[in-house]
Amino acid sequence: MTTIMFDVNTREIKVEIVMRYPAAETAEKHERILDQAAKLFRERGFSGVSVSEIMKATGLTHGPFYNHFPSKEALMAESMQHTSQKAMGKFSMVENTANGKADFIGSYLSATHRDTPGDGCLIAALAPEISREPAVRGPLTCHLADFIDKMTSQFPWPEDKPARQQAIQAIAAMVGGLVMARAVSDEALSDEILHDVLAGLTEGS
Amino acid sequence: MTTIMFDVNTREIKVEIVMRYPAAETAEKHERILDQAAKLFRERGFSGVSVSEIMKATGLTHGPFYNHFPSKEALMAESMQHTSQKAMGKFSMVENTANGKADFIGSYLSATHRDTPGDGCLIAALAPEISREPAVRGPLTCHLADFIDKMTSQFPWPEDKPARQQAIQAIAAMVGGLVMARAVSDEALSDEILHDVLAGLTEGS
DNA sequence: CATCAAACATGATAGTCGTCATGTATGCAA
DNA sequence: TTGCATACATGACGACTATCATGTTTGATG
Repeated sequence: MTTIMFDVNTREIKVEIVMRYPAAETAEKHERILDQAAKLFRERGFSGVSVSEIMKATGLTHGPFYNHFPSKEALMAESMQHTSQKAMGKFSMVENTANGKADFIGSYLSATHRDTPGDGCLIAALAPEISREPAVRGPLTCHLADFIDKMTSQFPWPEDKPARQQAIQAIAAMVGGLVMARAVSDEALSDEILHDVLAGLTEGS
Repeated sequence: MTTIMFDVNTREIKVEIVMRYPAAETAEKHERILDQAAKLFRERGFSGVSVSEIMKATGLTHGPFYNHFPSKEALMAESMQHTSQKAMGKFSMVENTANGKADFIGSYLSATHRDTPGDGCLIAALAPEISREPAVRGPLTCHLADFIDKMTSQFPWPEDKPARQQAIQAIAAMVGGLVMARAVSDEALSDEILHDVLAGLTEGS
């Protein structure tokens, strides 16, 4: 088995196998694997997706997987980090206004986000499984830390309480609301959850 | 494969195999399986626990499992419902006061609850996996509906907004806070999440 | 053009897991 | 006490999966 180290300072995943001579095309395939993995993992969970399935979705057979990653665990960690960076990049384009905040939270707590987990929040889709996967907890921790920082600084918050605390409270409600709305089989209840949580988070604006 | 039907009205799980002649000892073993399964599922997820492991934890071998349940899927559904009923029973003993409410939310968002998922909230431990398991969504939906009802009626809420809406908002924040506190590998951040979410939910009292 | 490490495909291996088959033991019914 | 359905243990089967082995292709380098 391969041990995966995640350095919290440099935020690099250290593994044994290194990609030497990364030609452009190879790097692109590497990223396609990361993207497909992130999508499938969020749709079906880490254990619900096999390595060959990911490779097939990338247009390859299962063989060359180990030319790109030392193990499935390493892919889980790297795809986590890769997707986190992409998500944080998009975050910077949200405008720093009360409207921007309401728009962002509104789209997080939307039926669309609920119904397309493969393209959505990493935390809501995978958090419990991540709790049990040591290799992925590091990247998730950095992702959530970044998310909290962005939410704190990117949006206006009432000044009677610390902004960071309010951001954490908002994220908790968002994640919990989305997770519950997805788990429930009664569509009316699911919609009610999304609506009520959103109302609670945007009432001031 | 076996199809499992969950009747939302009667809240009964209908399966092919019926336990005839349920002697007292057999019924007790049946319940022991349900309890061990619920504990292990919450600790490691549905797919992280094998049937034989559950039977071993119950003190049996894997053989007689299919004398008790038609499939692993059916066990998942039945253990879900069984644990939900036990949890709701305990809920009735919480006192209907502001203190009772703060105590309940405080124990939900405690380090103890975070560190012992096997004995804790079904939703926080299993929700994303449940979203992908049709057989378990029914029981989970009833569980959450009951939880919302109890939270709405059992505790005092400010009267400027609908009690049910406030209860849903509180549950979302509780579930999200617990899920994130468990996923994060930085203990200080984990504690901060628990503390901040709790502060947001009990500030009025 | 020749070379060589890499990425590729096919195939194999070992382990796990859900489920079933078979035989034995046990406790209620007559 | 006898008979029979049920719960039990052991063991087997088939499917799936992560990982590795082997041979082939390919593309950059000299």
